[in-house]
Formats: sequence, structure tokens, C-alpha cells
Amino acid sequence: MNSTGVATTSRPVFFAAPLVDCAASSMKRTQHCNELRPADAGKPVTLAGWVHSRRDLGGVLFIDLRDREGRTQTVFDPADLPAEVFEAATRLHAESVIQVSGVVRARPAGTDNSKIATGQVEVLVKELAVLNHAEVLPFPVDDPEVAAKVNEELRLQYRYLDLRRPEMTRNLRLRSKVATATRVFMEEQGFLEVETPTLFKSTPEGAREFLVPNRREPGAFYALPQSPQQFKQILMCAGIERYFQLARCYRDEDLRADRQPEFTQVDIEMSFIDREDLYALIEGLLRRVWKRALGVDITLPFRRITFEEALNRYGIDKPDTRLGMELVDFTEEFKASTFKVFSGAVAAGGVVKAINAKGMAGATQGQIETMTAHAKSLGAKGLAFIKVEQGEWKSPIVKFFGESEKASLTQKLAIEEGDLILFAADQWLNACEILGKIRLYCADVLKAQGRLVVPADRFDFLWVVDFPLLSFDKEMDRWYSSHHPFTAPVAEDIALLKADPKKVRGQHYDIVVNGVELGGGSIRIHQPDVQKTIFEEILAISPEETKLRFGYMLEAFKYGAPPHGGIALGFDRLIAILCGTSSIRDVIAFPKTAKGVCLMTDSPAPVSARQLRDLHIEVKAAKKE
RNA sequence: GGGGGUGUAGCUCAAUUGGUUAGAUCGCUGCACUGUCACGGCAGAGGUUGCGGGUUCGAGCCCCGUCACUCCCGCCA
Repeated sequence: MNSTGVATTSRPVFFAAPLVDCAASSMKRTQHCNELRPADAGKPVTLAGWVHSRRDLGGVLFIDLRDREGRTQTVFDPADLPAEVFEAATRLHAESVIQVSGVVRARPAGTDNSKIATGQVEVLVKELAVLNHAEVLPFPVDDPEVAAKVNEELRLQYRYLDLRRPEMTRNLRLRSKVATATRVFMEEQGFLEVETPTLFKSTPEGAREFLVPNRREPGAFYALPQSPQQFKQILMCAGIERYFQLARCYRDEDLRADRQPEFTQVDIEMSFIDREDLYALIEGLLRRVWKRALGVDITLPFRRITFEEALNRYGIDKPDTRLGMELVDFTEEFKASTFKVFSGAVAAGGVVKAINAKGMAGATQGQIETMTAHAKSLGAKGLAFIKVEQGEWKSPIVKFFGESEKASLTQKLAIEEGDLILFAADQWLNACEILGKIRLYCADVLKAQGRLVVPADRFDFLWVVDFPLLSFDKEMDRWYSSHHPFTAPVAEDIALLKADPKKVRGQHYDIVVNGVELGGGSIRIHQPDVQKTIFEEILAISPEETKLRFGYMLEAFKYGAPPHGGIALGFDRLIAILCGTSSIRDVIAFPKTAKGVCLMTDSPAPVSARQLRDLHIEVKAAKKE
């Protein structure tokens, strides 16, 4: 096949490994498909890749050859080729894998293609090897517009075709780049990457776990870790001082666009630090990542906002500060209002808050109903609003407002023609959360109408701090950890632990960008007595239970535990933000559906009776037909 | 567990609101074509309208059930 005597060039060969196909092994590729330029004219080359498109003009045939790097046009001229080679080329389908040898030449004047990087040259083919003949595809991979709209079910079933699309390849490439940048940065900062077990022990707190049966002891199970939390703290006790890991984590909860049953965290833990050290570390890491991935210089340090302020101004603990439309408090103004819904809420210890959805006075009945449903889902009776149209305030409640109340609203909300004002009157947290949800809904509506434009390259980072350490579960009548039970209280609040648990702030922090919770962490408790107090007196876990579940940790803390803290960043979400996609499925090579199914391999799947017997498992549910 | 959306040719979508033989683009097959690059031209094939019931003279369209995908709530310490 190598009759043209294709020379080995001095250029670096893209893949050093030999091709598997024996027939073609004497003809390795010399360049990839995004490499040839006019300066290469006259060179004998060999390219390999997928048939991206074929243009058969009868006399002359063009095939665009594609590999991971790009595309190159190849030309088959029957005057120059044995009939059977030309014939074979005319029969090629899209996505067949071929290898061609030939000579590079500049394209004839006027036939350059400015859309591709190799558009000034082409390869005049002398030899062709069909390495794999592709059947007709279930969906096109060459047309970005059509391919992007293909039913996700098909894309997941034929994921290897989906991943050939340049958009998807780009995502995986960026993911790899960020993973490497992370490792390099953490290494520079003196961190050790330590792997922790994925066969762990069940820890009933938090997310539902995947259990792994074990054949040696009937009824005993491993669990896949929700995160390496406990191992990384024990590594601090082990004197590692600075640990990180790109850790795979598993949670058996219902899925979302940004949640998969298995996902990756950039997991970090450090000894002898306080919160400031951690903020600086993560800011440095994210600056490096943004620079490497997007070439963007992000501004440091990040803004900080307390949990309370985040709720007060944005109605959510992960604010998207790009959207404006901040919540405004009117508790004082409506304390004595004749509108009983407002004054009554204040009398009951609640607040009155409002937002101005600029330019949404034309909201449809359906949109108002959707917003009302949001409010009701959080326990509100209804949703009060004012439409400002034709210089008038159109609202069922405006008749209750006095002049000073109206003036105050106009001033504090900067009300103008075309605005929509929305109110919430309830207990503080609830009122904030209602308007927080409505604010996001309004932003979506305004974005769809083109009235709110958020630049794609804007990234609003912020630290959310001073979370309450504990939350109260009314149904269960007990306190539980807002974050996790190893979070240290803010030092000056420790005295309040038993007296007023609600007021205790945790040394917990979340990193948020554009309204997405990218990660969170905390300074941990390293004194066994404080930890014991939290477990037994606050969380009301019995000493026996504590010993059973966390005994090894409390034990480890007895023998010299350094003060320590850490954080975990959602790696998939991080990559999704960098790629500008809202679904992490687009940045995971082989994701699962919303029901946790892999459509390509058809897992999960039944196992044989023998496997079950070995594992001492009896399946009682009825078999599906 | 609950709510919304979607399901029609290999792909992406139509089908005048229950009425004749379910259409179009791309793809596919065939013909012709020597400078295309989303090649262009001519012709053709391709359908259990997700599946199962029901209402009706008549159902892609209405009703009930079911399956799959998707978005959201609950859940995710």
C-alpha cells in the first residue's frame, strides 16, 4: 500500500502508538486533520479519520476528513487514480473511518474555504484504505444545528456518535484541561492527592446511599461514599496537612439537570488554617482555572455576603447578583397599614418585602398565576402585585394604600411606567424565599423577552458566609446540622450552643457563581468534647449510636487532631459553567438519565440467580415483564 | 412520591383544532454531474402517529391507562 514511499516527516507524530489495523500498519498518519497549511504544499502526507462529508461532482470527488483536531479536504481525481480506488471512494458513507495518502497542495485560486483552519490547502489522494465501513447513522453528527436538537434519548443511546460532535469533544477537552490545571495548582500549593476508598460504610446522615452487598458476611454491606468527608478529616489526623482529590461521589437521590447519581468533586482539606486561608486558596485555584480554560482574568478577592444579607437582598442563599431586582423591606411602612394581610404579618413578627420586576407590567394572567403558585408552594395565601400601566397603579390592593405608603414604594423601588411590583408578607425566611423564587422566574421571563441581557462572559463570584450552624426540624421536633455535624461553630457563638442554638453561626462557607452553588465547606470541630456535645446534646444521637457511627473519628481526634478545614467543589458544575451549558450531562462522557439509567449499556440490569445466592440476597419485588 | 412538557418517516418538524390517500427539509436509494465545501439538478423508496384500551359514522388530534425522555417541587447532612 505504501508504494508512493511516504516519508516519515520530522514533524511530531500526533499519536505515536501504531494503528491496530494490520493492513494499514505500514502507513501511520503523519499529520492530524487540523495541521496542514500552504507552507506544506508539495509534501507527501498520510491522514486518518472519519468521513465528515462527501461531495461527488461526478468527475471529481471531495471528502472532508475529520479527526479530533479538525478537518481537511481531500480530493479524489479519477484521472489520477486507479478505477477501483475512485470507485471505493464514491461508495463511502459519512463516518466511515479511512486513511489516505497523497500530496498537499494549495487550493486553486478562488476555492479557499475560510470556515476551516485548513481551508487554503487540500490533499490530492493517491491511496485510500477503508479501515471501517460505517452504516447509515441513527442521527447526523456533521450538522451542528440539527445534531444539537436531537432527542437526548438517542444521543445517550449512541453516545459515541454524540461525542464525535465538535461541541461535545470541546467539552471533554476542556474538562481534561481543567482537571490538569487543578492538579498542577494544588501540587504547587503543597497538596498531596490521596485516593480514598469507594467501598465505604453506610452513614445514615444525609443523602440516600448506594449499598454494595458482600458475599463474606450475609447482611453486611458496604456503601458508596456521598463524599470522602470522614476520610479527609482522618487524613488530617494522619498529618497529611494538605490533601486534595478529584473524588468520585455517589448519591442515590432523584436527579436534576445539575445532579447525577455519580459525580466528581474537587475535594480539599487543610490543617492549621482559618477561613481566610481557604478563601485565598480557592480564589487562586479558580483564577488559575478561568485563565487556563477561558483565558479570562477574574477579579480577586471575591465579594462576601452573609447568609442573612443574601436572603434579605436576593431571597436565596446562592444569589445570582447579575440580575438586579433586589428585595426591598417595607416592614416599617406597612406596620400600621389598613391592608390587614401586611399589617397582620408584621404583628405576627413577620416582614413585608417587595421587588420591582422592571418592565413586566405586561405580564400575562398565566405568568401571574405561575408566580402565585410559587408563592403558595411556600405557604403564602396569595401574591399581591401592582402593575404600573398608563400612569396608573393597577392592583386589587392599591385601594388600601395611603399617600405616604405610595410615596415610599415609589421611592424605594424606583417605580416607573411599565413596572410590576410583587409583594410577600410572612415570617422573615419565608417572605425572602418567596420573593427569591419569583425574582428568578421574572428574570427568566425578561431574558426570554430580551429585556434583560446578561453577558455570557460575566462571572459574579461570591462567598456566602455565616450560615446558621443548626436548623430545626418541626416534624421531627429536633435540631439538625445545616451543613454537616463536623462543622465548627463560630468561636464567640459556642456559648450559645445550649442556650440558643438558632443563633449559633457555623464556620461554613459556600462559593457561588452566577447563582450556582459551586461548592461549600467549613472549618471542622477538632476537639472531641465539642464534637461529642454536638452529637449527643444538640443532635440528640445516643452515645451508643454515636460510637457505632462515628466512633473511629472521635477516637482519631483523641490522639492529636490538628485544627483543620476544607471545601468540596462540584467539578461537573464547574465544567458546565465554563462550557456555558446548564446540564452537567453535557460535560460527562457517559451520563445517566433522570431515572438513573445508562441508555447505552442498559444498566442497571438484573443479575443471575447464582450471583444473588452468592451475595445472600433474595429479591422479593415482582419481576417486570 | 407529586406537578408540567414532549413522543408522527433514520433525524428535525408540519398536519387549517375530529374528516379524503399523514406532508416538508436533511439523510437514504438510483440517474446525471470535473472545483465543491450545508455542492447544485432529476427521480424514487421510506409510517403499527411510543404502547394498550375507550368514545365516535370517522381519532395523529378527544378520554382513560401505561412506557420512555425532559424540566421542576419534595429529596440532595
